[in-house]
Amino acid sequence: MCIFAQSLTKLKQIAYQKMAKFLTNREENYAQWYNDLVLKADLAENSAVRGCMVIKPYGYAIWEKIQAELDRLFKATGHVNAYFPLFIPKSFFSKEAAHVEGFAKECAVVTHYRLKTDESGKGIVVDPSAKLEEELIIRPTSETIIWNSYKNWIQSYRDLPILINQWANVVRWEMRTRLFLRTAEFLWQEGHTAHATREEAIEETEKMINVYASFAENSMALPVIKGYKSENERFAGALDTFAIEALMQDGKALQAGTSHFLGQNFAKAFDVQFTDKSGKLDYVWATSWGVSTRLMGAIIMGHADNNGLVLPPKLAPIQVVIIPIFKNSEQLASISETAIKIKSDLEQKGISVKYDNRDNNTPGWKFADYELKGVPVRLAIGPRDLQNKTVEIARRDNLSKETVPVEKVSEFIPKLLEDIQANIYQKAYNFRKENTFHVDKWEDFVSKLDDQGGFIMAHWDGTAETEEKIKDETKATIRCIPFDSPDEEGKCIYSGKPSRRRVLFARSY
RNA sequence: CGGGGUGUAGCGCAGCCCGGUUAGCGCAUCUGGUUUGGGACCAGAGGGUCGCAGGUUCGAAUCCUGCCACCCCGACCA
Repeated sequence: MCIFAQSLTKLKQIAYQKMAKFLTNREENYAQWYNDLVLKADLAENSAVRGCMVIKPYGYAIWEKIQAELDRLFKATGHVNAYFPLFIPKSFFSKEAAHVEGFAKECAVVTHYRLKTDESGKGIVVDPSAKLEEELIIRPTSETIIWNSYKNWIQSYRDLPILINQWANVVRWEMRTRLFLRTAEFLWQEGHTAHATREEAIEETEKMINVYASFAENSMALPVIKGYKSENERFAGALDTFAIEALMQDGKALQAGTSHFLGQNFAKAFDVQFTDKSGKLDYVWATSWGVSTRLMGAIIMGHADNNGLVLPPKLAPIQVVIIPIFKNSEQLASISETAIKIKSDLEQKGISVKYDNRDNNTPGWKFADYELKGVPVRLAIGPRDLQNKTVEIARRDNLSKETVPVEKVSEFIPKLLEDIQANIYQKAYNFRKENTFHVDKWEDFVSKLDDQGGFIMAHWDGTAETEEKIKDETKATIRCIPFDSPDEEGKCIYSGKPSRRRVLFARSY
């Protein structure tokens, strides 16, 4: 139950609107709003290197929370961490045909290993005599370098399964980049597992897409749709790709995580065979799965508003901020007494609290700033509160405020954080529900996409040609074929040919 | 790779079309004072190779040529 019954007065609304001038209005220019928000919430900025971002401490703190929780989930499902090289010999890439095809166009390549001062003595140039025998690719993903190692690790069924995850950076030389959503270098985790049987590998692939989905829903408070990728959208070198797809507030889809069943493709490419229980030689079965710093983009675009970020409490580096309101140092001292007590009470319950007693900004400035940064709960304590033994508690998700007795705070906050977590999930869920459409006519399909976007459930004849044509004409792609999409006779939205189930279409990031 | 844009103080920008004293504004910074319950105010101060290289001109941030970098919009992608 939400106890924040009071609604905003008109005056307060005007005050909020005034504050919004610090951000581009979301309705006016979504892309600009997103960009502004990333910069102004101090999450990241563009760097001197084209397409590469600097992740600033506050943004990185959110990533660390994401990492910590995912790492816990991976370990709970039997995985261990390891680390493989950043560089991949070029020849490794040519071993798996589809894989090269998929990544060749976006690889950064190391060709030399030394610099020297140029003839003028002022600048520095690549030393032509230091050319590498074989060029090194900066990993866009690590299947090849990892399977090359697995070859040495696997001889018998007793060596399986191998369940390894790696936290790393990868480079994909994208044409166009956007902070967090697509950068030339990004941080991610990539799981690479090896199994004795096809069934076990498929089970692993499913297990990990489920881990991602529950992370998205429980921690990020974002509902996702799990499904199969169509052949066109499949990972280069995979037999099957499972994905989770989330709907952003502008009606575009964001692929938030993928899990690939690689079959025996990489084992064959790197000649990784094992002796099974019956003494027969066979190739090893593989999976790989990953999520990236793109999840930061999903959190931003999934929840944020015109006042700034709205962080799910479970991933907020600061869950509660305490702001003192004071006129002089005596007042601050007595407020601090209460504030520090509350802070330590909350910290004992595992809640992260920041007491911002800096006197170089006014309370109003701090209110706006922590709102911009998406801190879920704000406590304000002023002389008035001190007198009444109360604090003012404001929640970021719906901007409502409540005055609560000091002695109730430490039992009130944990419930409030849960409430906020649940509320922003529900909000995102409702948004998705309102923006998911079953469409049967081509003209409706086109106009829906143009008018408001969203998820479109429509019939598809199952061919790559149709998918390609739909993409050409509308920029919409099949995001996934949902696992839970029921059997239903229908006709392809484009070709009119028979279809057995609906698939999920959307324009995407 | 195609289209558009930008480059001027630490940051954000104006000035450029139509060349002319000392290149301006906001934020930030420093000093002093008043403030602090929703991005405070007043007064003063400091801070500039105008992206780089040429050219035109008595004179260039401004006009011309070339180069570089970044951003935005498309084709490609987590």
